Amino acid sequence: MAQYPHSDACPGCASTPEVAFSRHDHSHCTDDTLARAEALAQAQGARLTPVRRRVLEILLEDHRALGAYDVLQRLAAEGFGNQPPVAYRALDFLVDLGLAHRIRRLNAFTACLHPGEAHAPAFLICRTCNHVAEAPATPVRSALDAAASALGFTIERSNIEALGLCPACATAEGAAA
Amino acid sequence: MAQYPHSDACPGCASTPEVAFSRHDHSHCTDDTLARAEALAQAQGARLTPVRRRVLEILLEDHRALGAYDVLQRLAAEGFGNQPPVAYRALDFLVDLGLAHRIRRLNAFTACLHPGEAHAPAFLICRTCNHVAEAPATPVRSALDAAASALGFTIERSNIEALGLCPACATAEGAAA
DNA sequence: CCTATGTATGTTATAAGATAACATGTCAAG
DNA sequence: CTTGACATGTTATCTTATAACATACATAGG
Repeated sequence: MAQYPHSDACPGCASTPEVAFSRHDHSHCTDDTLARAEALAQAQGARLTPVRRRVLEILLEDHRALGAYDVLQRLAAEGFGNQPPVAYRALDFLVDLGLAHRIRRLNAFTACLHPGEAHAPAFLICRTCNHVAEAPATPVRSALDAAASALGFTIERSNIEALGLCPACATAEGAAA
Repeated sequence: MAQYPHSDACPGCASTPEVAFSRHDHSHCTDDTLARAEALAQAQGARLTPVRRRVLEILLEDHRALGAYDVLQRLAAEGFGNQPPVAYRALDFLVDLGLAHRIRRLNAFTACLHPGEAHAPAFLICRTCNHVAEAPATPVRSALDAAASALGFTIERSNIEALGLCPACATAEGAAA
């Protein structure tokens, strides 16, 4: 199972990213991540307030990315503020703490499944079921660093995203054709 | 000079991506690329109409990315239509033909400097001078493919973008500090 | 020559994503 | 119990992107 270079402090399903594309005990993903989020926030002197925690829970509901306005709608329905900044502020907070990631290709946000670990993930987005997996990207990242430093360029932040077909949807599409 | 795996059919400065970050005879970049664009469009049975050609010229003016509305403003000033679809249609056309790239991190577009060659480029964006370089990304791309196929995922399109400091701006910043 | 057809452009309207700026509330240290 | 830092609420606006329909334009077939 541990076929990827990945910390073993990594909770639940996080060490097996293919889980995003298949059935699994999803409570692992949520419970462990929420617990780590609390710890991480405390360690940083930041407060995981009700809105922020709730947004993280919403993002954790499944392995998809949600737009800020989707999140906002949920929040509003639950009695939180119903103006865009409410959602954006919570999302930005989570992204800053490394508890969520922004998927630029989708203008959307997804929960991070292994917060606290230094990682520059690559995202695999299935164009059919919309699931998003955080793939182990250490080799990708080094290749990118190499390409950049060959040009004298210093990378500070990067986003690596791929759109395609997850195993399940590829099978389904093959069957249909 | 030819230190990157790169076709030698590649025009002018395109084979030396670091040019984006330094002084150079920029007419190479524009003239050669425009010529190739014409050829490529013809080969595909597509028409490089005045608006489309002009948009490409505008993108080629320097190694930056321009937002659709920036392009639109230029077009409007020159007597073309002044509504968003005018710009978006031309930009989409160029992207589809591989004559331009969309930089998602910036919600902007940049001219492709080696159209016609199969390539899945990585973009290096300087956060200070806003120049964008198209880095040779073959190794990055293979690493990403490997990570994806380990999960059974099939990549169809991908975007690899990095934000940071180009050599010139890094020097300047070092001096200032 | 001309007219039918596909493609390109123009234009109106609106959807979708994001942020600036200011007012109000809350919590915990002094 | 008050002050200061941080969090939330709210208004307004800005930026980015697309849907839908109308008009023009080129060109291959009659």
